[in-house]
Amino acid sequence: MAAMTLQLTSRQSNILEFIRNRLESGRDAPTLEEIGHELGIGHVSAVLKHVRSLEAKGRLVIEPNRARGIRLVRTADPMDNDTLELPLVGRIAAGEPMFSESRVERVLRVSPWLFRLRPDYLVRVVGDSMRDEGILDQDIVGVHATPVALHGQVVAARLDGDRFTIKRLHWKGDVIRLLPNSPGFHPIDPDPTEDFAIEGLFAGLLRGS
Amino acid sequence: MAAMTLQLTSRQSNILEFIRNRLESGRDAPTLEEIGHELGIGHVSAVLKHVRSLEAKGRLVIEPNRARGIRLVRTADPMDNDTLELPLVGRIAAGEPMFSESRVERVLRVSPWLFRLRPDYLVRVVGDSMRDEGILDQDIVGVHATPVALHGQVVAARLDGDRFTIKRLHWKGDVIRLLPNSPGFHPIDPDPTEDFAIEGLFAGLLRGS
DNA sequence: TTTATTTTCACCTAAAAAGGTGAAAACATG
DNA sequence: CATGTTTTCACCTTTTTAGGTGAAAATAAA
Repeated sequence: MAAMTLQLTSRQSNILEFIRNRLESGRDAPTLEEIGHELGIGHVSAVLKHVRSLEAKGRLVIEPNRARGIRLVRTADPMDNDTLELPLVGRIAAGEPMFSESRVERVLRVSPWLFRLRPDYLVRVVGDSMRDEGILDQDIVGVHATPVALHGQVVAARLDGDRFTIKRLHWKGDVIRLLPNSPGFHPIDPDPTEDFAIEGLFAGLLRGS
Repeated sequence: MAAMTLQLTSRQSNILEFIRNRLESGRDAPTLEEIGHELGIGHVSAVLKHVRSLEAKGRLVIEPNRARGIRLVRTADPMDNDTLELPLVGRIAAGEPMFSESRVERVLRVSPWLFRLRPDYLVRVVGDSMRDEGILDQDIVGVHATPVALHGQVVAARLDGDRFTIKRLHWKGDVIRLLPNSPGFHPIDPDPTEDFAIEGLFAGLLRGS
């Protein structure tokens, strides 16, 4: 069995892009000849092979023997088009403003549909203290910046000004100080031993390997 | 004169990522042999060709005859030019060559630097059998398509044609065991006569929230 | 200086991607 | 039905990708 990649070649993405534009502007799907003419391919037979590849990769469906019978498997969601650019922030020095240039290690681009709660930035997790939540050492977590959190939510917090922690918020035991700016949120007793500030809510996780 | 695509192949992208990680962690650039060993390429000559391709595509420079003489080229725009488009595939149909029946539900765009091993497609995890590996129900895992896996690696495998699982692989002589690595789940001993196929290696994880 | 590491080369194989020719089949519509 | 459009097919070529063998050249180290 051929271990085919689902990755599109550049020719294939160009063709898919052309078809997508056609369909999104309300017109019928293009014929093989039209695709070939647009992309500078001189024979429909070559175009057909590309389109068949795209079908094999699950991106479109060909209605057999039907003129202009190409349909996309999934009409592009507006969400699919734009890309979120999330800064991966490194060490936090005490007192520094949150997004000073020096802190941004890299920028990760990712489709926004992945997240229910939109992250504002990414932090790399150090340590296995959140293993029970499926968050491992070296994972990258997305943080939705907000000082307000509810009991039971997973929050990104800063300890002693420079260490990031991911913790599940508990009203009693463990931890923690919560700064309740909104009515209906109960304050949490601060832990006197640690300087603890909530940076935001856990909004997603990315693991490299 | 052929119009070369500038777009990296899967192999090239992996190699570039490996080199980049090496250099960014402060160490010297890898030798050809080291690259080959990491990626499972058995001869430096094959590696050299990939590296030459990357040079032709402007991603790195080779200092001639110098050991560990690979230098990365900083691209003009700080943003990574290339964004990976990873299809999230739905159910895997029984028996068939994998992609003829697969449905691409959505396409996720993500920066390639996130992954050590480049995923070819994404699958949503059902069930908590890999909880100890930090893989939870409804997580999205990246799969690097390859039929070859080593003892101890986390693989995406297909049992009976249609049951898709993420498990840690254990060879015991000839016997293959798939260990769920969570208490309460039993190891799977696939019948060698029945359809058992390794789809690929675990290459990353994405969690929405 | 000898030895071991590492790069580089010439020369192979095989598969996938890209393109093409020419004709047959299917369809749409006057 | 006849005709033009469009899809589909069987059979070609070429380039790129991916891998390999075995040896020579260049370099680094002992």
